[in-house]
Amino acid sequence: MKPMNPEEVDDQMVLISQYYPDGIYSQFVPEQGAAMNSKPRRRRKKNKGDRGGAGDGVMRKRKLSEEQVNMLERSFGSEHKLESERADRLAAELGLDPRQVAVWFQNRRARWKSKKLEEEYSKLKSEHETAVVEKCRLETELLKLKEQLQEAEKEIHRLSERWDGVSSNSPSSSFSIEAMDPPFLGEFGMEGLGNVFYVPEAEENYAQGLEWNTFYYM
DNA sequence: AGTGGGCCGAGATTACATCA
DNA sequence: CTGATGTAATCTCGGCCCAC
Repeated sequence: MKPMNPEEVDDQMVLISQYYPDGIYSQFVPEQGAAMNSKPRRRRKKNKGDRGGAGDGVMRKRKLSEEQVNMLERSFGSEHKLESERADRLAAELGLDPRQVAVWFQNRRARWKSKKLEEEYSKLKSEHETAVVEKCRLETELLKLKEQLQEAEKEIHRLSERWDGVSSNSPSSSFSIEAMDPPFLGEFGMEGLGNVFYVPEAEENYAQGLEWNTFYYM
């Protein structure tokens, strides 16, 4: 923001003093006529074509100067809340009405909150997008693992049939599960599955009890 | 305990300024 | 000139505190 030249300052003399009692704004050019002793909290009237102190001759100010805003910003930076003592002190330093300072802080808090909400929204949005990408990745991985699991299941079936065949033909056969090659479970890293899925305790039911896997398919 | 009044802050809105 | 945007000021409402 560039510094205002005198003409700009003049141009910004609008519509405040009429809402406050006389003599509040030491920096204002005194008004001529129209004593304004009424309470400030009244809906402002439209004053089109009445800017810059023309018309009724009332000099009004609206925009705060850069210096005033800077000081208010510094004060806001150190504390968002404004106790009345601080408002009075600031107002005296800035040549403003304490109510003006209070209003500025109110509006500033509103802007701050809205900005904060916007930032939080962006952050959540980006986190959501990251989570969606991760979900896709996990779903793909899950599909792959399911395929591997199905392969393992088929292999187990094959081996159990082979085992049944061998044991019925020759009960004293030296065939052992350890002799099977390759070790099919280890290949899929399934040693720890018992911690994740329910694995039936009874060894003899294991080959026939493979349905437990189907619980996993939803 | 209930009530009325004053004060304060948040949120919504209005009026005006400024700029593209 | 006009629409969009920013900001000072106002309005409304609810919560809190205090005196009665």
